[in-house]
Amino acid sequence: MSQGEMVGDLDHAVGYVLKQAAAALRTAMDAALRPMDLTVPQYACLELLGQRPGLSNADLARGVFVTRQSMNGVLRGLQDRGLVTRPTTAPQGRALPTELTTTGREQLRRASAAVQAIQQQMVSHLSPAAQRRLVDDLASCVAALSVSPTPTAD
Amino acid sequence: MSQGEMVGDLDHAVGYVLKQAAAALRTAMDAALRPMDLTVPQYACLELLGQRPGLSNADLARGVFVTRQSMNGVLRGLQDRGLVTRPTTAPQGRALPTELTTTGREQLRRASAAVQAIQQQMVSHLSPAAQRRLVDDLASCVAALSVSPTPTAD
DNA sequence: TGACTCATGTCAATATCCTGACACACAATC
DNA sequence: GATTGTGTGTCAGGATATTGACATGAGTCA
Repeated sequence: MSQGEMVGDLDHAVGYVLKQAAAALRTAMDAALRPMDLTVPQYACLELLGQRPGLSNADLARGVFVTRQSMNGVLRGLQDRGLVTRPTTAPQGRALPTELTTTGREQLRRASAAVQAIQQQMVSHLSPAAQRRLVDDLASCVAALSVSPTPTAD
Repeated sequence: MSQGEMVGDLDHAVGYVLKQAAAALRTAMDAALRPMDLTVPQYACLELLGQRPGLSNADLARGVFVTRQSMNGVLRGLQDRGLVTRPTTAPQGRALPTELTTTGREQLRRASAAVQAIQQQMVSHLSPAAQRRLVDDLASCVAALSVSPTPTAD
């Protein structure tokens, strides 16, 4: 065992390769983020906040693909370390708009650079056109899956 | 809030779209597999076993992108339901070659069909050539990330 | 032969995440 | 003005995955 080179038909399945790529990216990001004491969800949260300040917990959760509860925990950790700030009282409704602190912005700067390097490495074998095409096709896949959330195939 | 349509620059980041696609696929697979009481790791294990019978726990774990411990739990559940069989004594070394039972094969057949439907739906907006290209590019990404497991970007 | 290294399976403890549920705030409706 | 509905934040419970650790078997090399 343990040759692990020939998985046969599986290597040609879109889903498997997609998961494989996502897992590889996750591992690489985790390794790159670890030196700065950041998990992937934490980084994703920071990045989202950097691009769209004032997002609520629920919005953040949707953007990072986790539940509100998990994002709440992530946000607590970030808030505990002074990377983000949340008002104690909701200015509008119940949503607490989260924002980056100066320290958070600095951390995000470094983390974003590291992640960008990972992403560049990931697509380094692809031409710029192919990179853009890949993003496009991936987006198409997302859209195709979003149209019917519950196919309930028999 | 809650428009969630315009995430700005993030939509063009390969990593983000990749994660998005993987999350969407995971959700769809989960929904499709739930009626037959199968989780995604369980299905992945079955699929792997169907294509390469006799795989060990560690090999399975690598193929499904989880730890050996997690795969052990998955395997226990599958074995408990009579979907797979593992010898109590290792014929060679310590590895216990796992194999599908008849019931397991039948379950795999149905689950595989459902997952295939999901995959088809996912790439339904892409031409066959584009689909093949996507798999190719994704594989390229995996390879590019595998060359240096620990970039340790500053 | 004996020591060393590597891979495997398994156990325990920890951490993480999700499902279910509740209370609160705003908008829409009657 | 009261009611329903949607969205939000938070709490508890259970399921899941991971890290750390250990004992066993196989291969390597002095």
